[in-house]
Amino acid sequence: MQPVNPTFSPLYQQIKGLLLKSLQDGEWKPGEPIPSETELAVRYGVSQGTVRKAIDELAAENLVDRKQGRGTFVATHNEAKSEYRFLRLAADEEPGVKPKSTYLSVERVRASSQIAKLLDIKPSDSVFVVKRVMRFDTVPRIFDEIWLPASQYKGLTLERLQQWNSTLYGFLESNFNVRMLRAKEHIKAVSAQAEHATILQVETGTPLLLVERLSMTYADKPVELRRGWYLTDRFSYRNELY
Amino acid sequence: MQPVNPTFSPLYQQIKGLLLKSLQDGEWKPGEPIPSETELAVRYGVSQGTVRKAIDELAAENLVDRKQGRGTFVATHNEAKSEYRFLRLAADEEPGVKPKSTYLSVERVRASSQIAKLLDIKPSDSVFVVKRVMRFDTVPRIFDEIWLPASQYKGLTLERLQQWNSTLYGFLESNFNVRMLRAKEHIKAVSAQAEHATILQVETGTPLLLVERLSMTYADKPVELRRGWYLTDRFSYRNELY
DNA sequence: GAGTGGTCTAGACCACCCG
DNA sequence: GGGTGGTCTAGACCACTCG
Repeated sequence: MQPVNPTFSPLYQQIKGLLLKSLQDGEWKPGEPIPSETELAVRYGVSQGTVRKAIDELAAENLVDRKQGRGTFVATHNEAKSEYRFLRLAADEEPGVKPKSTYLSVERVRASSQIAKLLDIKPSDSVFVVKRVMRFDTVPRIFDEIWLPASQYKGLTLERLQQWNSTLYGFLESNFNVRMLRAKEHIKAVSAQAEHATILQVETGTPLLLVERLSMTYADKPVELRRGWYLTDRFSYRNELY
Repeated sequence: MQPVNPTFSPLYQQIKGLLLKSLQDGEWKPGEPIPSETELAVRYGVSQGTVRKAIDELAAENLVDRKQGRGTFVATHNEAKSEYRFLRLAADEEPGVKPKSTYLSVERVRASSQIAKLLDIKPSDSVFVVKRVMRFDTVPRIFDEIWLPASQYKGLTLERLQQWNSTLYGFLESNFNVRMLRAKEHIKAVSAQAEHATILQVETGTPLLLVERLSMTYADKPVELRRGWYLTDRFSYRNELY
């Protein structure tokens, strides 16, 4: 038998799409609860089990956070649980040590063709370039250079960043309504150049991890590019394979 | 209300446990189908939906492979789909290039205290040390040093490895009935020492990615430790964050 | 056509959280 | 106690694969 309907799409996927749209449109804000499963089932005219399966997938992608007995909440970078969700560097001995960020500068420049291509913007578009250092136990271990398309972050300044006392993604979420949902990283080993050696307080030529990250929001739209130079003596980048 | 049953465990989790046991005991072999959902439902005296949820989790962990219309199969490293499941190095330009392994040596030695600790064996136990090179488009890019607890890989020799023409994990699965299910990696940047520089055909001091991997089988039992030195000019280690 | 996994429903009940 | 998510069931039907 040939498939009866070659463009078949399960109901729960369509519901997931509707939920995604509401999330993207800001109908429910980060940290807030979304309507209950029974309520959504009525709204969309499907059974509760179907809504449930749609939410299951959103929860698996960390877009939403289920709490038994309380409800389902829009995921946010502004809570302890997901504070360092995207940070993979940890101490070999005491993996608990948490970093502190210091913002060095914010510049507004035109995107290079390379950066523009990755961020899917025009080379003539301007971007903010943020530089910062992350220290673990007062030792500088990460130097980040972060490109943010200016059009989405109007009014970003060094002062505002310096006043913020939580994570960058929490800042961007609260101030510019941009939520980082997933990211791709490309990792290489490089030798420390003069600038990075100075900031990380090591000799020129010290091997560093170069982590290039492209972060995306809804619909896989890229909204941040960053290059991070990691000092990996006594620390390492963690990953799990399945 | 206090919880009625403080050690509550869902039925489907218990079913999952039973399925895991059957997998571990080899009741169903890699590549073979497990019984159908309805059959398992009868066997365990639960509904098909409950079996389904258990299998859902096994599938999410890549222990099992669902194929609509055909059945559910025990995952294997010996098929194209999961051939390079654990390999994260890819070319920046043409990510499709696949590697070829050359085995250099197999030695049987006593585990150092450090290696023993990671593999959860006694320092007096012996381990095989396998060395190999992986080439992408004839260029050597990875040098691996692999420790395997001898007790689980009796009869491993260089010749047998050299005759095998697929992946190492496929070899270990087929010949020693050891299946790698998940692994943890710790990644650092280091300078190439003389041995690694020679093998990878670069200058001493070239920055390399050092990837330390601990692989586990059922019940999270460690069954392989490896250190890989990766050459990352024009290639990079890929990762996705959620 | 028979068998398998995949979807959808309706309803019951449980565990958990909060006021 | 009332609401939320989590579990479990039974049954119907759909999409896919294979002989």
